[in-house]
Amino acid sequence: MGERDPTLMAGVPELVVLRLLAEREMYGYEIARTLKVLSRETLSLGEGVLYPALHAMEARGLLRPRPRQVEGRTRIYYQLTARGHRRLERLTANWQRMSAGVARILGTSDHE
Amino acid sequence: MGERDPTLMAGVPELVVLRLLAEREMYGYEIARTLKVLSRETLSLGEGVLYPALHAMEARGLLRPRPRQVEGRTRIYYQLTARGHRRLERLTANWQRMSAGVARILGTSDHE
DNA sequence: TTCTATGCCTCGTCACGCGAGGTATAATCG
DNA sequence: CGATTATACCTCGCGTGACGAGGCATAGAA
Repeated sequence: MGERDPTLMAGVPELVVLRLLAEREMYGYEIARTLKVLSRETLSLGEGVLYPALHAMEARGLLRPRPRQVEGRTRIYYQLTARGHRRLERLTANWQRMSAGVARILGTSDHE
Repeated sequence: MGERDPTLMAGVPELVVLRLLAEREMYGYEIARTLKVLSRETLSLGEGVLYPALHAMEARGLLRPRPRQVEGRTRIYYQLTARGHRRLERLTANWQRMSAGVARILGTSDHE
C-alpha cells in the first residue's frame, strides 16, 4: 500500500500540484491559474482533473485541507504533509530520469 | 477521426517507438532492447506495452509491417508511413512544450 | 438583470500502461 | 539426451488517471 509510481505514465498533474504546494499553501482555483502562468500556457489542468486529483491526494495523506471563508466564498487551501514532501521528491526524481531518457531518444541520430 | 493528442498523459511509448523507427526499420524485440540501451535503462517498455502499441499504431496507419523469416524465427519489421512521420513531429513538439512547462514549474523558487 | 469571474464539485468515459501469462523455435550447456 | 536460456511473437484483464461536460453558488460589473 505504499505510494504507487506512475510507471511510465506522466502523472504530471500530481507532480506539479505537489511542487506548487511545496512553495506555499494554495487553493484549487489558484493552483489552476498559477500553473497556467508559470508554465506559460503549456500546462493547463482542467477542473475535471484538478479537483479529483486534490481529493485523491488528500485521501492518500499527501496534503491537508485548510478551508477558509474569504469574501463570502469558500476556499480550500491545501498544505503539504511530510508524506507529500517525500512523494514530491520521489516523483521529481522519476520525472527527471524519464524525461532525460526521452530526451536521449529524441536526440538520437545514431551518434553516441 | 484525426490523431488524438495525449493531452497531458505522456504517450511516451508511442513517441519513442516512432522516433526509433524514423531512423531505420526495426522489429519489436529489437525496439525493446534498443530503447533500454539508448535510454540507459530508464525507459523500458514491457512487451505488454510494446506489442499492443505497435498494433494500435499499425491500425492507425502510422506504420507498415514487414514480416520476414530470419533463421527460422519470424520477425515483424516496422516501417514508418508518411502519416507516422507527421505524427512523430506533432508528438515531439507536444512533448517539448510540455516537458519545458514541467521543468519551469519544478525549477520554481518563485523567481522569474 | 444578465453576464463574468470566482470557487467548489461529480459523473461517465476512454485510453493507456502494465503484469502475468501463453506459444514456439534455436542454441547452449550439463 | 534433457533442461535452460535467448529470441520472438502474442493476449487478457486490471487499474487508474486524464478529461469533457455538466452542475451549484456567490460577488461584482455592465
